[in-house]
Amino acid sequence: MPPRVRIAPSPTGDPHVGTAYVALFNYAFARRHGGKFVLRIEDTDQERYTPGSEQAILEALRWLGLSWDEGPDVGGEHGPYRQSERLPIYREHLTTLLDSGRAYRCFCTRERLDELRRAQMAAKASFLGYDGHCRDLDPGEAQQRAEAGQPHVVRLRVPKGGRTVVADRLHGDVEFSHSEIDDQVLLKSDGFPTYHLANVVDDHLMGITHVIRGEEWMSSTPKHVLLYDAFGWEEPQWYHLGLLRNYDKSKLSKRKNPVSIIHYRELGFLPSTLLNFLATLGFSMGDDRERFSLQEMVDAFEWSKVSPGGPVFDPRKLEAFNADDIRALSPEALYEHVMTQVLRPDRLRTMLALAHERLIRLDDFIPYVSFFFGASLDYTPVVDKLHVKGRTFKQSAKLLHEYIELIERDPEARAFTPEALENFSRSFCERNDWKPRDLFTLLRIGISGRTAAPPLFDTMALCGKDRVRMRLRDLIALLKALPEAK
RNA sequence: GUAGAUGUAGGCUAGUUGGUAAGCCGUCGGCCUCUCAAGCCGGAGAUCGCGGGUUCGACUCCCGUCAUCUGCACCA
Repeated sequence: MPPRVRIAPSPTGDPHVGTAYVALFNYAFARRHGGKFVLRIEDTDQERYTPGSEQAILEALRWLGLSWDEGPDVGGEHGPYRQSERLPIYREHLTTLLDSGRAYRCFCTRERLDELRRAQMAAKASFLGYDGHCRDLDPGEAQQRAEAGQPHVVRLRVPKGGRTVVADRLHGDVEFSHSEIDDQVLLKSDGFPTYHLANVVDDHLMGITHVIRGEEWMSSTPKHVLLYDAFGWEEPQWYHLGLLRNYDKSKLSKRKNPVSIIHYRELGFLPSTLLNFLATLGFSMGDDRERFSLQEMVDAFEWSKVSPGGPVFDPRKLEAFNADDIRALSPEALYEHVMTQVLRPDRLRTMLALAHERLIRLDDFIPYVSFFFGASLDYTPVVDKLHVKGRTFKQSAKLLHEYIELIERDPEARAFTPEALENFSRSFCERNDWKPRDLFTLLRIGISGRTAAPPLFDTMALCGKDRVRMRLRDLIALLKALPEAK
């Protein structure tokens, strides 16, 4: 039976290189064995849902050339492929679990749960998790309370004793004692399923035979195994890939690295190169070859060629690969790539609009917008403009640091539109008792390398979130290194 | 804290019947060249996390230990 695998991203932000990484291995495995590659959108989190994100993820994966056989955009026999459109399916399956007693309703309030957690932390308990308060409620009574509209969740009833083994094909058998597994919430009080329920139900219904995902899921896999068992379903084969890391070995994060696929596209990495580079992180041909095409990877793909460790994502090697591949491009192909990836008409138009009033000659245009391109900037010409009256460089650095951290936590601002950025920035100044002018000057210099530039927030939006983050990080490092004026 | 995973040069990897480590990126130097890039040549860099054990011999097998990472949400 040909395998069926899937990639299941959540539309909660920009398309992540980690998603591409996992997608690549799924893709290679499926294609190698003539199987199917499914794309499913896991949008069960109402809070973190980000409009436009789904579209961006599909676009990014398509740009990379990782095509899927079934998905929300291409359809398929196992749809819908968006979890928010499958709610009745989860409810129906939950009923089965409730009826068989493998799940139970829990009426505990947030407050009780928070307090429980606090108590467990204070007591330095070895196990942090639900205490089973509602575990033995009479099912009939619980149902009545539920029908009466009392808010509740549904939890998985994890067996008291014993253990569950996860037969991971990359790591070998991994055992988990049931005493360490929490009675996981399966249905949230808002009526949406959690990842665990939706994921298992969908994987089964969609005929997924091999679950290839990031190592971050390893610890919750026993819950999933238990769920398959509760439903009486055959579990898929598990493969947990090592996580992509920052240079300090922590999980790859935007705090330390640009992680958006869009960023790599805009900076002009070739899609095939990015894929090739990602492949070398964990996969090897078995010989000295490390430059290979997607098709070559597919043809050679075997799990014995995949290493389980979490590789450091080293942008310098990516750049070396990319430079090599650009050199190998025909003049025609080079032109095409520059025009479609870098000088995109829509982006150019926005740039032109920002430059319009400031142009003296038409060809001022290019030097004027030059900072919209490229990665890091040279700040030496403006280094003496970095001092903010009454603030030390250190204070400025700290403020900028908080600024980029907080932007991400603001549901509006993280969409990176000019309006949202302005609102956020102004209120940020107010909260920190900084003059907008002072912060905005630092931002302008950091982002453009100049003291005079187009309107700041339009500039930021057009530069792109990752480029802005990257440059502000550079600026922060510079500020910290500057000797304080007496 | 606890569970699990991972551990070959600064980074990514190769090394699958046990015979003291190979390639790429980076780094350093040289050649070439109007300059830079590219290209070519060369160097440094690993007691294979550490400690035991098995063995004539271990990166490869066994035990222990340490470090790092990830999870421990009504987020995925």
